[in-house]
Order: sequence, then structure tokens, then C-alpha cells
Amino acid sequence: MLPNNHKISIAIVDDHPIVIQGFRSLLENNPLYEIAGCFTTGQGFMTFLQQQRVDIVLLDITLPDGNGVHFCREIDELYPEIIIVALSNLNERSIISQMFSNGAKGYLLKNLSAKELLDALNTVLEGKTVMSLEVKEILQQPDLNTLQPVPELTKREKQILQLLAEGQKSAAIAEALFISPLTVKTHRATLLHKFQVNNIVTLINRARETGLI
Amino acid sequence: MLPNNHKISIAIVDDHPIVIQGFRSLLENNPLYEIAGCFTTGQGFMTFLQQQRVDIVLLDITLPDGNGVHFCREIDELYPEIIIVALSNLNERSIISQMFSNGAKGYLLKNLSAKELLDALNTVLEGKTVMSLEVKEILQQPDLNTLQPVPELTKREKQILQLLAEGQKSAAIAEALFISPLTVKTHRATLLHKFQVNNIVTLINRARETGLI
DNA sequence: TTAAAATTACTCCTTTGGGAGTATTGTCTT
DNA sequence: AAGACAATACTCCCAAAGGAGTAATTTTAA
Repeated sequence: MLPNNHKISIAIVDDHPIVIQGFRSLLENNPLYEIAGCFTTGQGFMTFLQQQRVDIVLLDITLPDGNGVHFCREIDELYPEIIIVALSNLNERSIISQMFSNGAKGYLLKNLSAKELLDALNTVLEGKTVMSLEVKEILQQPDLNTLQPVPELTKREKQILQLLAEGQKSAAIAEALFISPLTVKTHRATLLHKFQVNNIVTLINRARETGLI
Repeated sequence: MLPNNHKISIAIVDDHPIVIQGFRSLLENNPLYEIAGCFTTGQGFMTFLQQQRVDIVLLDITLPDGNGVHFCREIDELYPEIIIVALSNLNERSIISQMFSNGAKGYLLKNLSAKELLDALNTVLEGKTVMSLEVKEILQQPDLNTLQPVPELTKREKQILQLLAEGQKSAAIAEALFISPLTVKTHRATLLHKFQVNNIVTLINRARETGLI
């Protein structure tokens, strides 16, 4: 499906330079592939795409400037021809299925071997989807309750979520952010509503599961 | 402190082959160092040590066959001359201080750059200890656990703590355990008192820090 | 320059949580 | 058998969280 007369260009987006280094060294000696760019932030990669395209992107979920689920949809909407392969340690069902419904063609856990990676790249280049064995097992278990999408949070909401996770009370948060306790209450209610839960502890648990904290 | 007429031998223990690949490619082109071996399990490295020694080991905490804290002590007891540098994403105070008291000479977070790694290796080779900036900050915060000893919990209290951590409300816990909601309230109050906190979220955080959950 | 979204702030009301006690019944242990 | 501790259950009172709205202002993106 892709031209054989030039190398397949790959981008790597991961917040750990050492992981990038690992992929880079695995791929750059392979005549099939070339590394078009490596990025530690999602935004960095999005900016790069405005000037240059890649065939495949290896996309981490945990990123310093937002989560990979969000960037996955953004990439797929703007550049549907790019093959997105998720790379993560997160094995939460909700994340995985969200990635696939956002256009990812693969979901690999980071403890994969070199061979598994190359096999996976071959597979997605054939137009198939690919995932680690453990991921496949997770998806096969029919889990009805966690089929809700990962909520999109605003800057302020993330900020308040963080403080709530530290165990701060509304009054303290209000004081810290120089806003009314009633406003904190509103944000708190919005968070509960977005995550479809009814208390802060489960809110925090869901947020942790989905990598939002 | 180490002989200059041969390369410094390094072992890497990490459950992610891709991370190993990253370190390997960073170090193997450096004339100062040689990679003596890479291992994805702690036991694999321990077995290796029976036949061969290394100067430095880069040791991950999260391992498939036990945790790095345990292997750290084991390595340090059997081969105190080996310089152990912990490598992890975990930034829990208790873990960090346990690693140092188990003989580690360094604690680096995995999102370090190539330069930071090489600097860190230089530092530990000079006999000093080294840690990431974030780690340093965590250690500088006064330790709550040493000021306030880890509370002793009864069987029932642990049980209720667990359910609270799952986000269950008092009423639900009461139903699950076939006791009165008022009794749950008493246990909850005892937990808050024992941990010297005043809300459930911080209770759970403290419990997590001290490994009680 | 508009329309949409985010942030702010409020009301009213109900439920849950938190602090400080008291007290009864078991169950170990010495 | 006595004392200690665990587990149970309750009281009263007040603070905080949760649910369901309304609404003004500011920011951001189309």
C-alpha cells in the first residue's frame, strides 16, 4: 500500500528520551525505515506535521502536554493517511478502545521486544491492525461499564482535579486559586459529571486509570 | 577509584527491552563504557553476577519477578563494590529512601536525557551519589512517615480502608460487610485519627505512601 | 467580529462526612 | 479471672460534599 521505492518514514512521540533513543537505534539501522522526527510532546509533533508528513507515528499515551488519546484523534482527523500506533504501559480497557475508535491502527505495550515491534510495523503497513497479546486479551473481556469515553477536561478542571487528588478541600483550593469556594464547587460538580461518578475518590481513581493525573 | 586502563562495565536491568535498547545505544558507542549485560528480570541479573562482575548496574524498580528495592539490597549485600543506580518512573518518597538505604548510589527518573545519564555516571564513579532534580526535591520535603510512625491497623480497619480507597461510600461498605453504617463511621473516624488526617482522600494518599494499600 | 466555550459565581436543598463522646459485647492473652 | 483490645452501635452537632439549576463575564477560535 505504500511506495516501495523510498523508505517508510516514522515519527516517535514519547515523553521519555531514553525510550525514543531505544526506538531510534532499533529502526535507524533498518534499511526499510527512516526516523523523520522524535518528539517529547504532542504539540511538538502536531507543529512538525504542518510542514512535513510521516507514514507511521509511534504515539505514547502519557505525554506532558495532554494525553495521547486526544492527540490521536487530532492526528487522524487532520491527516487520516498517517498510521498511528499507540505505545503505552497503560492497559486500561477504556483507553485502548478509545485509541482505536480515535483512529489508531495499533496498540503496543512498551515491554515489547525488537522483533515484536518490527512485526507490528509490517502488519500495520499491510493495512491490518495490531496489538500486544495482553491488549488483545483485555479487549476480549466484555467490559460493559468502562465503555465511556475519556472525558476532555479544561485547563482549570485539570488544575482542580490535581488539587483534589492531593486531598485538598474546596475551601483550600479556592484560596489557592484566588476564586470563590462556590466556583470550586461548580468545577468539582463538572468533573463528577464528566466522569459519571458521584464522589471524589472514584473520580480520582477514574482519572488515574485514564492517565489524566 | 576505578582503574582507568579498562572500560567501565555496565549492566542494565529493566523490564522494557526498548528502554534497554535506548541505554545500550547511548552507551555502547562511548569509549569509556562497555555493556556487560542486559536483563529484563532481577533474577536473571543475580544469576549473571555469580559468574561475572560489573562496575555499575542501572536497576529498574518495576520488574516482573519482584521489585528493585529487594534486588538492590541483595546486590549490595553480596557485592558491595557494585555501584547501583536506580532507574524508575516511581517518585514515591518511601521507595526512594528505601533504595538509598539499601545501598543505591543514585536514583534517576526515566525521563532523563542522554547528557544527564552520562553526567550521573561520572558522578557515581567519583564516589558521590546522584539523583534527578525532582527526586532531590522529594527527599528534601520533611518525611511524614518518620515524624509520624506508620499506624497499626486492625483487620477490619484495613478492610474498610481498602473499600474506601475504591471509592465506596459508608452506606455501601456497611451493606457489603453486613454491619451498621454507624459502625463504618466509627472505623472511618478511627482511621482518620490514626493517620492524623481529616479527609478520606488524604487518608488514602498517606496509606498508599506507607504501602498500606 | 461573532459564536462557542471556559471561567466565574450564585441559590436552594439533600446527603454524606467529620469530631467527640459513650457503651456493650466478644476475644484474646497473661 | 482480669485486663486489653477489637468490633459493634449509638448520641448530638456542625461542616462539607453532592445535585440541579441560573447566569454574568471573559477567552478563544472560526
